[in-house]
Amino acid sequence: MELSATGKVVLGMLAARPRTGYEIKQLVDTSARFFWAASYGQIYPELKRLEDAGLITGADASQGARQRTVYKLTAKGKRAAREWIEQAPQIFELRDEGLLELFFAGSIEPSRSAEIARERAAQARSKAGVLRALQEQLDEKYEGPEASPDAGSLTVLRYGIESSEWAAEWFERAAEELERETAGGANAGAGRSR
Amino acid sequence: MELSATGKVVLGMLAARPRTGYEIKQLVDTSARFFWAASYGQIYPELKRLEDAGLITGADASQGARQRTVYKLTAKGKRAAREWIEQAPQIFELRDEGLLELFFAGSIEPSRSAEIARERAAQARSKAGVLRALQEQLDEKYEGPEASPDAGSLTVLRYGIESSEWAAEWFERAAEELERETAGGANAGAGRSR
DNA sequence: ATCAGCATGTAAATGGTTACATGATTAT
DNA sequence: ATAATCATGTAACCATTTACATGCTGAT
Repeated sequence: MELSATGKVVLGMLAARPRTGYEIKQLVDTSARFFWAASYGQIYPELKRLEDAGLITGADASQGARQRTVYKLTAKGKRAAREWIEQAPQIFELRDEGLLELFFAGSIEPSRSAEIARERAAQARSKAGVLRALQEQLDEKYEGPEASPDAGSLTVLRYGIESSEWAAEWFERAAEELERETAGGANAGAGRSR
Repeated sequence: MELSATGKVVLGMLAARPRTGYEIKQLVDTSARFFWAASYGQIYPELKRLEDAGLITGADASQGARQRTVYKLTAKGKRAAREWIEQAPQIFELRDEGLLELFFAGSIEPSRSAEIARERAAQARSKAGVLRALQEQLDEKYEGPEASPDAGSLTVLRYGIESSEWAAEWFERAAEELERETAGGANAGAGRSR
């Protein structure tokens, strides 16, 4: 049984407790969206596939006439989740259009490189802000003795915040350097042509 | 004329100088692959599309019987590239299966969280190594007065190296913290159930 | 002669987003 | 009454990967 990436997300979300497809989508949007996204068009079909494969079961939990299905892991599903976590020879892909832009700026419009770096810095800072707000929200919510989110997901959130802050500072410095190079008329750094 | 992400990569690669589809693929693999990937199945059809749209032109450059087409930007293509660089209200998506794993580890197999963080650290370190090797290669290649790669792409490479190194250290520290929490029998940190 | 690397492409499958369609319930 | 939110789903489209198919050229 090969688990797709979306399958992993769904299984992972159900590992903490049973949920509806709608709840999974909300959770992805409010907690995993900075490193993973998923749309309804993926989640609902995936729930069906996982149920057919016997990894989850759905129970009707309609409220009056409003249809509602709550899914939970089966024993087989729990095993599948544990297997995923145990092996995981993860190949990981990064796709970042901002870096793409900076990468090519030099050969398309060199004078804008610094500006683009500065935009990246602003973006990283705003991302850090959003994530910090999210963290504060969680802190408030789980102040008491209630079960808080697990250590792993809090770690990921902290990583998001701190790496964004680091990136903001880095790009700010890079922008300054690029500015000096571009402003300095001729070749400030290594031999540049054009 | 909406430029697809692959279209941007191709246009960007041709902005520096004319190239064949094969060369574009090699370049993507050796320079952009840590933040953007592209396969032949995307590149060749995209070259056709861009030519049909009048942004690039291909000239036959066969070597004997070996078919070969070198593409370059047209005036319109240069304009399109500049426009892309100028506006760019980039939405950027990150997809990182490693973070996904760590995120869910707590509710699936809490005892493995630290280990996963350690794996992430090792991975980041190895990525930094690969990129550093790439940078040294570039340094050697462009020691003389020849035109070196532009400042933007070098900046991106440095970002790749330094952010990977930062991430390696971060995850190493996170692993230690997670270890302490898990090892400490009961609730070391905030109220955890289960 | 053989193999690595250059070079171009296509087909099928998979993965993912967007937009649409539908309707119930709850808060204002 | 009306709007926001809960809830489920599908269809069309776009993006991407993988595997295949073909053949030349240059080095050993």
